[in-house]
Amino acid sequence: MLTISRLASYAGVTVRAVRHYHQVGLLPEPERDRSGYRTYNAAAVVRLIRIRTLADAGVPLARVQDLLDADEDEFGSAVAEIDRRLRREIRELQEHRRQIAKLAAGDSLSLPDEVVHYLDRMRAKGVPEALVEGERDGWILMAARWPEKIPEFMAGKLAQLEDPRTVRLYQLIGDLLDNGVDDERLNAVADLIAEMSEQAAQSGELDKQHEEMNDEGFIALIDSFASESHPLVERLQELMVERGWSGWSRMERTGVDPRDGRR
Amino acid sequence: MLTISRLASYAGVTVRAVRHYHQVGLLPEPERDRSGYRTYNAAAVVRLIRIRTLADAGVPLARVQDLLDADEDEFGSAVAEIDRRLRREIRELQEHRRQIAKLAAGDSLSLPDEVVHYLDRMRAKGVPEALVEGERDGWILMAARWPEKIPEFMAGKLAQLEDPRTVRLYQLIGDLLDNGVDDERLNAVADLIAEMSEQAAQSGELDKQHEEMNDEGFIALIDSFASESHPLVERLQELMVERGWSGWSRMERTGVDPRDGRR
DNA sequence: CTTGACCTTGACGCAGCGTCAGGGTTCCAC
DNA sequence: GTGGAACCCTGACGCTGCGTCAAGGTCAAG
Repeated sequence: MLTISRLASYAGVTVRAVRHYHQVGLLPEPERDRSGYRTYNAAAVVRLIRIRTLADAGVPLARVQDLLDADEDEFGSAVAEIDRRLRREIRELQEHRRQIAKLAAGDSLSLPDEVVHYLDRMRAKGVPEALVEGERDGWILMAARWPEKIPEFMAGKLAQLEDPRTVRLYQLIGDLLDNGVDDERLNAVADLIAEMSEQAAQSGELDKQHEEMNDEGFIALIDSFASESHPLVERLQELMVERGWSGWSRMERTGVDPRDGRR
Repeated sequence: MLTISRLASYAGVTVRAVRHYHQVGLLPEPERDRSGYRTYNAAAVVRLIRIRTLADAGVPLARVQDLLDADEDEFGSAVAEIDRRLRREIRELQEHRRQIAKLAAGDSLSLPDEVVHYLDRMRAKGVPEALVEGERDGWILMAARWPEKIPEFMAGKLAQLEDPRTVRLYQLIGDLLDNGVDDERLNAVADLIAEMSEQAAQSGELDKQHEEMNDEGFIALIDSFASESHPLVERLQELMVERGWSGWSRMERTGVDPRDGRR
């Protein structure tokens, strides 16, 4: 007769595991000796080894019982199902590996490739890092809301980056961030934004943006995100209102609904 | 300002997950409105998306915090470590797949290939299935105790199976199991076992067994397993004692230690 | 008689939430 | 203003397969 620890060691499992199998009814509770110790026989070893064999093959304990007394057909289909589960889990883990490999590559934390490329272009153009990070966070939000439109958005942004005024705008703002805010340069920035907005309105660009980014609440969220990020942005938004423009990530003439020209 | 469900839907997670992240300190608790509702801003969306990005890549929540504010080097080495873990888990699952594939093949439940082959040979020789199953369970135990010696054991058993008396012995026992026990045939079986044991002793086979299966307690366990499996085996063991033999899976002259010829 | 190695039951811990239960709140329609 | 639907809140258990104390009783050796 065996004690629980000898049983466990013959089967290559821990004592705790054996007691667990008792608890879940996988292994029947054996007789006890006069001091309450469990006493096992060889049949228990065989059963325990069978349990471990299945468990080691990835069979959930809840299914081990069924499998142990399944006929050949049931066993076969059960095994096939377990194999499907294992394959799925392997696929998921491999997908995880791909994901973290991308993360290791850098900025791509939560960002589609197009955005990463755009941010790299910004840096190449000499846009200050603080602004790039602001853009990045904004695009994390955009990509969460309109993942399928990101390539189109990015194409537009890349084109915009070819306009020297865009780069100058970023550099002016970066300068304000670094060297403190003064009204003169602030107004110059606001004028520049107004000029570019005007042009975007003329070209129909703003209308297109309104169509594509058709979620007032979400746009408001992003704009608030921008203004919360730095008081400078809040000041600029006020100056823009003076110039007849509201909004930030999607500019809009004050008091005028761009879709029909009326209030 | 966002409610928890809008925050969750922007980030593509469940409300419960958001609350969980609050609980484990991954996402700071935001302000509450006057009725106690949590009110989020866009920064929370960004943070939440970042958390999910890492979690989706298989990063344990407990490490997400560190990774979010790690510098490039730390991030790289952390990612490398996580990738190692993922690879290990994939390997383990693939090992599981191999295991259950073997299980699907049949008898191999907990048995080394050599034993499976031996059992197949037994069946081919016409040994009754009940006896084959008895052998199988016995060898499950043996393989657990002496996995490295199984090839050697099986070579011996295969050779033994070529002796026509061995096959006849199994068939006689099978006959007794099927048609009920009578003393005459029982004695014939015992005589046969005695004869073969005698020969094994002469050839030094028994001494070799004693060397290789050097664990009295374990042998006693297996023998008790045999005798518990059917009263017939118990009767036979008694008859063998009358003929000067004790044991079962490893025969031994009564009262004589085979290692030195003395008591 | 004392160790040290076993044995017993009971209960918490882990990872990442899902899923009630048992409430309050907000908002919209009638 | 009054339902009802759709939210929000906290608290707590459940799942998987044991690991790991805690607080005792038992057994074998020296």
